[in-house]
Amino acid sequence: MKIGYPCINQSLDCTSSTTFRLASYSDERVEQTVAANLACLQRILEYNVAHGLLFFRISSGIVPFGSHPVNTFPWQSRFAAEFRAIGDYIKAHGMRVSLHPDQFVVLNSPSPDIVQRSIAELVYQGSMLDLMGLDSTAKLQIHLGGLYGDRDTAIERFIATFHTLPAAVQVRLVVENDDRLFSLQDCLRLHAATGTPILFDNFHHECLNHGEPMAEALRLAAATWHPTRDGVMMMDYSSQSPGERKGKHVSSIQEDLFRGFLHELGSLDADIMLEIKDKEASAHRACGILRGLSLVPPAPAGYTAPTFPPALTDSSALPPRKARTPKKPVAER
DNA sequence: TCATGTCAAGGCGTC
DNA sequence: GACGCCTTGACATGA
Repeated sequence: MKIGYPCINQSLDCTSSTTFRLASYSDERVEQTVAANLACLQRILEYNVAHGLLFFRISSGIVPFGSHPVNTFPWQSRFAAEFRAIGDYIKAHGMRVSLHPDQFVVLNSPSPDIVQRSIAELVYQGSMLDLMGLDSTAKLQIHLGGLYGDRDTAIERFIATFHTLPAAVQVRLVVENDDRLFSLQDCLRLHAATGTPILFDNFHHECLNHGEPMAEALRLAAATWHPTRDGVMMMDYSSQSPGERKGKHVSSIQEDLFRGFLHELGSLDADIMLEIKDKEASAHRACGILRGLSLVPPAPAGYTAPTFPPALTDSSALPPRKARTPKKPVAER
């Protein structure tokens, strides 16, 4: 079992997703930005190894406009050695990585243009994993897409598009149950038609389900992962932020809830991505809980637990945000 | 230097 | 049909 967090490390003074506006595009700027992003990614991975955090979601912004026609810079060849070195580091330390294209990737859109752009984005993100030399257990995580008023047709359109994807993308693709539109049951239908594993999100399942108890849902999702092709089941973990709208992720891990979740998980193995606002701070605490249960290896030699501010369990504990002037209506802009 | 507006990309819900 | 929201950091710009 590996514990991870997505994209951003708040303890380091760098980011692996520096980008820029389309209007200021230049090949030189792409080259400088990718170099800086990859250097930061390497630092984050080294931090993670040093702290026993062996699961990480790589930012999809490593290459600015990676799938946009404006980007004609040959970043694949220019940075081949850097990608390979990062992949070697990941493999040497037994890490697991994933990527999560954002909401603009919609494979079941009725618009052919949107579908083509979505495929281009998946090809771009998958090619980074290919350049790293990582096998098909490194995944591309997406949602099923839009509903468009007809669930059956929406799912069928996804299945039809899936069969047109490059094989290199197909083997990396995993589909996550979401919190509003497509439940675990919808993802199971998709799996039956495509073989795509289900990336189970416990919090989304709490928001949208058909009455399946958590333990049963976990077993259904785990059964969609092929042991050699896909590896250990990946999943997202989060919980409801107290006092906030339904579906809002919590700011910092609630340890009692996490222990309860591990009880539901039982003997199932899973690599768990914490979708929690304070990133590696919660990941450290989750690892501490797992070590107490002997579910993860002991901390590396020389490891000292970082100190973080007290857990923020509700928004009232957050520092007050500076008031911003309300947006003007579009007509006045 | 600081504050604020805005950013490639989609879709749902509300009014 | 228009708009706000999702989620979020940080780039870009103007004061």
